[in-house]
Amino acid sequence: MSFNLHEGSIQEIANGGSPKSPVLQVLGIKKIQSAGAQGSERYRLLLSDGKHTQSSAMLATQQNHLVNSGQLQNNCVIRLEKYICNTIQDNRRVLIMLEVQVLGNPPNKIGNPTPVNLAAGGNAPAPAQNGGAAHAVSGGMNRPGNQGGAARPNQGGSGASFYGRSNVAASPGTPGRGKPTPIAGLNPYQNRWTIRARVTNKGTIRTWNNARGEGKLFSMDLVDESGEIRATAFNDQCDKFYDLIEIGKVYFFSKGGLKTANKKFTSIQNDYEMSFNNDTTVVLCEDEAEIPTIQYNFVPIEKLEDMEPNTVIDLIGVCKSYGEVTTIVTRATSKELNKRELQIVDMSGKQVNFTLWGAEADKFDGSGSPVLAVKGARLSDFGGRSVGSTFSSTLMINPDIPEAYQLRGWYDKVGCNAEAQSISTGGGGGAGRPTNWKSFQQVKDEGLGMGEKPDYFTTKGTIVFMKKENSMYQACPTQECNKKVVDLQNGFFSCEKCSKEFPNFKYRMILNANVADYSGNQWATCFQESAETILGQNTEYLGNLKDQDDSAYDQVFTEANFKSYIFTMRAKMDTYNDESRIRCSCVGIQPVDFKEYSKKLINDIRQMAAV
DNA sequence: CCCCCCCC
Repeated sequence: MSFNLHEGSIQEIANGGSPKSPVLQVLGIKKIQSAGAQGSERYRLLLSDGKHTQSSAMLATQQNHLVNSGQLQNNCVIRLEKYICNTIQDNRRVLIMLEVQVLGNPPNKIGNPTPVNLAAGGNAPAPAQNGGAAHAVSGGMNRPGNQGGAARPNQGGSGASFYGRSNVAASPGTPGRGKPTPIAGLNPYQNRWTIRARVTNKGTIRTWNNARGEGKLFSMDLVDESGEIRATAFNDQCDKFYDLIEIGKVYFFSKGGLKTANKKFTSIQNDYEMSFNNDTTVVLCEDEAEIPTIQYNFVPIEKLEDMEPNTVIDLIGVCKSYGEVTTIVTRATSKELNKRELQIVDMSGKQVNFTLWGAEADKFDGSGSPVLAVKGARLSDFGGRSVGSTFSSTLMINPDIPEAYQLRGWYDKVGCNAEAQSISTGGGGGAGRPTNWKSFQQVKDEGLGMGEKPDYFTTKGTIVFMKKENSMYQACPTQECNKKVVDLQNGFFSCEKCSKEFPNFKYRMILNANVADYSGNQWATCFQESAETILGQNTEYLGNLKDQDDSAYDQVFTEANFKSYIFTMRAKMDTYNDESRIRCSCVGIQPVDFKEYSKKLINDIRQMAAV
């Protein structure tokens, strides 16, 4: 197979032209890793048209997968379907490869290309003031036909309305005059530029007050065909632009500071971040169909296990199950905060716990197993690995993207019937789905609870006996304190912990129950909530019953016996009178969901059959 | 110039 490279196209591009879909050969691929930042890799390519080479070609980050997957390698012949040419200082032109089709991989270099000579053309235009003589990107206001390689309709500032400074329309580099610079071409060494970008996320206004001063700000994520960037408006700019900027809309952004991005806080694929300054203008662009929406770099759930905790990632998966909203109190500010735990699965067959916070937790509806896509989620090492949304995450339910449709199809056919393997262990117990299934015999055989830290396991068990005596105690009536009180026999009860005497007490439960599963049985300590579940009554009612109607109280225990539940237990070694044994306390108890449990059993059988 | 990201 032979390839016809489009000889002369590289010179044409160097001269400011935009040949349509040039066929070129890749003679080199160099990975540029910036500032130790993870996930911000970029590839610089050496391109040849058989006659000339062009060394300053950058692959748009959305195309990185072509290199990472091995599809695009040295000597590959490609068709450059979409590209942008951006002039930087010294008239040097940087080619950004937006869309690449790999045509084949011949064994050798074709022809004897030499580096393209910028001066040789003699007719290289002076760089446009906005730094982007980007024929390929825009027909521009003064260029009715789109002769560029990138097949995009005319756009420019049609229908644009102006915000920001009143003289904005007259200043250079605005939509009326220039052509947008691609986001991928932004750098700190140029300050006269205009980008045309969609706002894919916008944060709330936050204030800060630290050693370096105080102020307020809001941040946003911007996307165009070439890439994405995070931008922040501080103080005056914060006030000026906050209301004007709307998520989903496209704007021309002109001028602003660029500094190295700190990847610790974002999954945005750009080495730089933009901050608005006094010269920044923002102009709405109503002709926006060609500007892409949010860009993702999804990490499969199985890969999360190998990643560093606290990395900011993009995650997509099906919400297989979800918990109720619960309230926690933050340690730092003692504020109440709602949260909700979701179990997310993907086609890697793995599952991870995902935490939603605040309003996102309140309004989440997990019915129908929706696909959840999150940009900028934070990986945590809690319970092995888990993921949570942050202040700057973008959450999408059933987004209109191919990955979501693929997941939907997979889940409805396969995923819904399979038991996914969770990379998040129960950790605190009842929170997540039970995953570490162990029979009581396995607990013994495998020595669970023998280590420094307790082990958690889940089994389906049946209550076979309960110690009725001492299952209730008189506790301090204070809300937070559950300490056992001493009956002073004078109508008062003394709490050691609170150093106080009370005229009353509240009942609390510690129920010792013997639980049997198919392999054996085990004594387990069941505290308040799990004891209430087992006995089917609340503690206050039971306490009164115990005091007033002993036979009715007995009856509650009789009826509670021989009922089955899914128990999550905490196992820990305990030494008493020189005798060591495993103690179990119940940290989670759920009714048996027979459909769900059957799935687990079927899966177990499959695994046995496979051996 | 922020960067808080919570709880088990």
